[in-house]
Amino acid sequence: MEKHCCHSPLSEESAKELLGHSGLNRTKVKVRILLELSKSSRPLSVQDLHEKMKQSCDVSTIFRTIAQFKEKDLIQEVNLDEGFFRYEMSHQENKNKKSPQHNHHHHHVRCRECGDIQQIEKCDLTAFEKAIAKLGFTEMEHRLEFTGLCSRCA
Amino acid sequence: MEKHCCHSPLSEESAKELLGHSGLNRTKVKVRILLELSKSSRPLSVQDLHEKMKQSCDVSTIFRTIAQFKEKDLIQEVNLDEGFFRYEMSHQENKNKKSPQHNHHHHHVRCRECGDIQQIEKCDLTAFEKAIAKLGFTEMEHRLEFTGLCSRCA
DNA sequence: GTAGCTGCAAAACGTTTGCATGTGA
DNA sequence: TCACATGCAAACGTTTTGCAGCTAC
Repeated sequence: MEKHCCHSPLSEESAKELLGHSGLNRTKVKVRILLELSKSSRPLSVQDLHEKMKQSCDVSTIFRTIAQFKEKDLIQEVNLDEGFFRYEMSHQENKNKKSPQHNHHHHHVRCRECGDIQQIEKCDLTAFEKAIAKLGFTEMEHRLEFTGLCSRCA
Repeated sequence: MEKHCCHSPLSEESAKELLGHSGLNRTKVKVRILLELSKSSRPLSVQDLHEKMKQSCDVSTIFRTIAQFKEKDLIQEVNLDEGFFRYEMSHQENKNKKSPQHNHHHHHVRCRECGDIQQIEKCDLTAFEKAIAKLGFTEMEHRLEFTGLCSRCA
C-alpha cells in the first residue's frame, strides 16, 4: 500500500509523444490536460482541470478531450460517489494490451470529512471474482472504493 | 452467494408500522415507495419508482422521501456507475444499531450489456480494511461493485 | 391547529451536443 | 487543404429548492 501514485509528471515533450502514439493531434489543450493529470497526486475532476487551466478553455472541450483520452486508454475514470467523475493517468503494466485488466489496477480511500484521497496499490479480489464467475458472469471488472475518516478528521 | 435479496415484500400494515417507528408520517406516497422497494428484487432508481407509481406523484416528492428514508436508514443508496443512484431496502442485522456496518452488507454484479443486476451476499474485505486502517483511516465504509457480461450476453 | 407533506415550477449541477469558426499536419 | 479541435450557446438528465396549498396527527 503506497500513499502516492507511481507515475511521474510528463514533460511537454513526452506528452506530445504520447498524443502522437495515440493518433491524437498535439494541441495546446490536449497537452495541457495531460500535464495537469500527470502531475497530480490524485484523480482530477473536470472542474479541477478547468480551474487549474485558469478557464483558458471551455469545459465542453475538456469533456471532449477526456472522452478521447478514455477511448485511447490514456486515462482512467474514477468514481468516488461525489456526484461527478475524476480522471487519472492510466498505469499500464503492459502497453500492448488494452483491456482494463492490463491497467495497473488500484483503488482509493477518500476521507468523508475533508475529501483527501489516497491510493491503495494492492488489489486481490480473486475469491470474489471466482464466486461471481460461478453466476455465469465473464469479462469481469470491478470497482472497490473506501471512505472513512483520515487521521486529521477522526 | 445468492441470487435474490433476502428480504420479503412488506404488507401495507408493516410499511406503516415501519414509518411510525421511524417517526415519519404514514402518507400514501411514503407507503407506496416502501412497498415498491420492498417487493423489488433489485435496487430501483427514482425513475423506476416514478414509473411503477404511474406518475401518481412528482419526482421531487420521491427524491425528498428517499432522502428521509436514507436518513432513517430504512434504505441504502446503490451506485452502479449508471449516472444515477438506485435504492434498496436496508437489511439490518441488528435493528438497534444504526451505523452502516450493521446493515446486512452486500454488493452487486451488473451486466454491462443488458443491465441485469444480481446480488452478492458475502463480503469479506478484512485484509483490505486492515491495510487501510494502517494509513490512519477509521470508520471505514466501502463499496465494491462488479460489472461483467452475464451468460445470456457473453 | 400545526408541523410536515406534496405538486408545480424553476433552478442547479454535471455532462453532451450542434454549429460556426479556428488550427494542426 | 481538410480533417480535426475549439468556443459558445443551448440542451440534456438527475437532483434540489421555493413556495403555496393540502394532509396527517
